[in-house]
Order: sequence, then structure tokens, then C-alpha cells
Amino acid sequence: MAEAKTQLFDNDLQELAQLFKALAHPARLQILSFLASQNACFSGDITEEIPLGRTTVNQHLSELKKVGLVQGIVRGSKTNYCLDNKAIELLEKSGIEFLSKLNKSNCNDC
Amino acid sequence: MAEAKTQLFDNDLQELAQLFKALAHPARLQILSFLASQNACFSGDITEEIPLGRTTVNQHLSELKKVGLVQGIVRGSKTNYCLDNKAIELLEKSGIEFLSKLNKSNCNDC
DNA sequence: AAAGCATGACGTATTTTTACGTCAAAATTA
DNA sequence: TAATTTTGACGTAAAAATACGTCATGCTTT
Repeated sequence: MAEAKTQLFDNDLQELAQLFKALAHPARLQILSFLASQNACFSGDITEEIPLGRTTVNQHLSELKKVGLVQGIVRGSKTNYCLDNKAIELLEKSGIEFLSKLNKSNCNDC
Repeated sequence: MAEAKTQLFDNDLQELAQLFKALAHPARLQILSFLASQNACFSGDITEEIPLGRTTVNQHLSELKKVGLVQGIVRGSKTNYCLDNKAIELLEKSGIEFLSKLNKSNCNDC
């Protein structure tokens, strides 16, 4: 019964646009940058780095997670976030200056 | 007298986010793709390629122009659009599969 | 000059995104 | 066990993006 809503665009285009959308906010870029420079990556630490409220930062984290750029696992009462494979690959391959300058790091906890 | 509205984010981050935002819509990616494959690039031709109304496509073109990915010059009653340097550079350097697969072309009219 | 195209500007309804407050749950600490 | 922390879920107001219709302008054709 679900509407078969006609696809206007190619799937690849749509997916790529989705990825770019995730990168299209300075807070999210800053989060990626921070995660790339850190091994430990508590949710709380990230919050302190970003000039926005905690819940907003959390929301941005969710979006990064949704497109597979970031990964988060629960450790007791805290949550550890780190770059997911997709992000690391992107950082490595991308010719985009900002991204490639980031150090890719492996979270030693994820 | 203008409010000195405090900057929340670094300028570079903001600018890069702006660029990604321009890439964050399938229609705009398709426009870039089309322009990259064409030498001639009438506004009208583009409109026919994209499954959206004319004015909407025009709006997307404006956004691409705003961030310097696309360039348009008036030729009589028509307007020629083509990739701007920024886009060509991006296509060349980017490790992002979709982008680097596009052929960069020079509009022979711009 | 008149009629017909191609474009861009402008206004606008709808949908998304953004930012944040409040709540509830799970885990730590006291 | 009670108080505190840390976090995610949910709701929501405000701002931005999206898609289009309409109008005006400036070329082309006729």
C-alpha cells in the first residue's frame, strides 16, 4: 500500500548528494576535523569543541552517523564516537584540501 | 551601525560547508555532470535534462554560480553556462568517484 | 513593428534543516 | 540507595531550501 513515489533522480546521484549534505554544515565539518585529530572521542568532548548546544551537536552527530561517516559505541554511561571507514576513505582520497589535511586516526576504543 | 554578528565558525569551515551545500542536491550534481559532458551548454538544454521545472533549474544554476562552480554568459537571447575553474579543479582533484569520472570540458563559448 | 522565445527576478506555499528545551533512562559516584 | 552525570529521544519555533507560477525584459523572427 506504500506509495511508489516516482524517482526523479538516479540513485547514485541521490546518495552522493546525501553525503555532500552531511558535509554541508560547518559544525559537522568541525566534528569530523576534531574526530580525525583525536583518538579518544567522547560525546562530551565533542560538545565542548563545538559552539552549539549539546542537543544540537548530538543531532549533527546523528546525521554523520546516518550517512556512515561516523560511528559511535556506548561505553558505560558515555558514548565514544569515531570516524567510520567511509570518512577515513573520503579523507584519504579526497583532493579537497581541508579534508585531506586532516589526520586520519583510529579510535582505540571502537 | 551594522551588527557585528559574532562568528560561530571558522571562515574556512564555513566556506567549505557552503561548497558542499552547493553539491548537496541531485539536480545540481546532474547539472554539473551534464555541463562536464557538453561543450555547448544553453540554459534551455540543461532544463530539458533535469526533471524539474524551468524556474527551479534556473534557481539551482544560480546557486552553482554563487559558489563559483558554474559560469554563465549571455549570448543574445540565450545564456551559455559552463563549468567554472573551481568546478574543473574540483573534478580533477577530487577522489570522489562520481566527480572524477566526469570529463572536464571547456565551453568553447565562455 | 508585432509576435514569439529564452531568461532572470520576484513572490510564495511546502518541506527540511537547525537549534534548543525538556524528559527519561542508564550508569557512576557519593 | 540517593544524587549526579551522560546521553538519546521527543517536541517545537524559527530559519532556510525547494519547487513553481507569474511577470518583465530583451532578443529574434516574421
